[in-house]
Amino acid sequence: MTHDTVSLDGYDRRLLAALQDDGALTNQALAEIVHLSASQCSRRRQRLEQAGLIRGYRADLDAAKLGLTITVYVNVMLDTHSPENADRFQRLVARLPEVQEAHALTGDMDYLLKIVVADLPALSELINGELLPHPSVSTVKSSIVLSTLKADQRLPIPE
Amino acid sequence: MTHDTVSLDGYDRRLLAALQDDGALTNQALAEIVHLSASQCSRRRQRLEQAGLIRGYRADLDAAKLGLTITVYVNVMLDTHSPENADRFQRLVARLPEVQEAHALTGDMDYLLKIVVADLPALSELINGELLPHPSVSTVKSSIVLSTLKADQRLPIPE
DNA sequence: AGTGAAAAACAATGGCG
DNA sequence: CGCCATTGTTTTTCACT
Repeated sequence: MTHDTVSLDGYDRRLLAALQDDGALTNQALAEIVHLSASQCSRRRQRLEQAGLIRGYRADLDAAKLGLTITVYVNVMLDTHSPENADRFQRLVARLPEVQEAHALTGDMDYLLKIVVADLPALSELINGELLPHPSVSTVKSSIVLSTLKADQRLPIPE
Repeated sequence: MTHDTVSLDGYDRRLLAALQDDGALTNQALAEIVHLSASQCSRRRQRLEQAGLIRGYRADLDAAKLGLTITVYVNVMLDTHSPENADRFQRLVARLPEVQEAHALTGDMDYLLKIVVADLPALSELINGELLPHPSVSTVKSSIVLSTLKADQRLPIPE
């Protein structure tokens, strides 16, 4: 097994960029975009999928139309930094569907959570009903998203 | 035009959840998951797409295999809070492919950026070469992601 | 509301230049 | 790597309930 980077040529990079924009592109549509034949797109795409470079395809849903109007970043400090505590906290965030992302960060705050909820009561219920009472958690500090300038989760394709 | 929420039944919600997990599911595979016929899945899927609830489909790429090893959250304070400054800052983040997300937040820090780069030199170049010299920017404070507990960008499907 | 079956579009191979 | 043909899937439409 290799967890190294894979070597990509210009076609691969344009394929990845195009599929990151629209994962439902047919191989024929891809062929026109990257200027390759459809059969070559099919082969290269399979290679990129099997190499794990393409992890999968996801539907991109509209949070607002689902009634999810509030996005919040929550900074969390743990009570103690023991491995058991970190483990309990990990299980907590894994259990909560409102938590989209959870990262451990450098700096003063231990963890940063990205949370999406329907409204402020739901946020209050999540913070005061789930996060704060949890034995692993010491303090939380939340910052509500007022507006979003950019939201494309697109990765920059190197080189 | 309506930017209201759309009414969804249980089938729709299970369809959305399944497609958020795997956007490449065929209507036949969907049919088995949600216990509906393939033709109904196709028809409902089209409705959800046209209603804008499904904004599109994206390939989910592996950042590490692309050589993108560093994820950073950068807090930015603007120089002044004038509309022109906010506008210049918006154009800056739109121009930088390393910036995956940019949000204006409540609290002391004005903006939070999520940034993905290949390595620390690339991060330094981005912060010291692009963000800090920009006339709209006053101060930046970056927190590097040490580990990620949860990364599924999945939205919780309400109800 | 839903189903099932036919027609049209597409994906995936293999062979050849 | 392009092109073409083949085969098997998948989507989509239509008749029907």
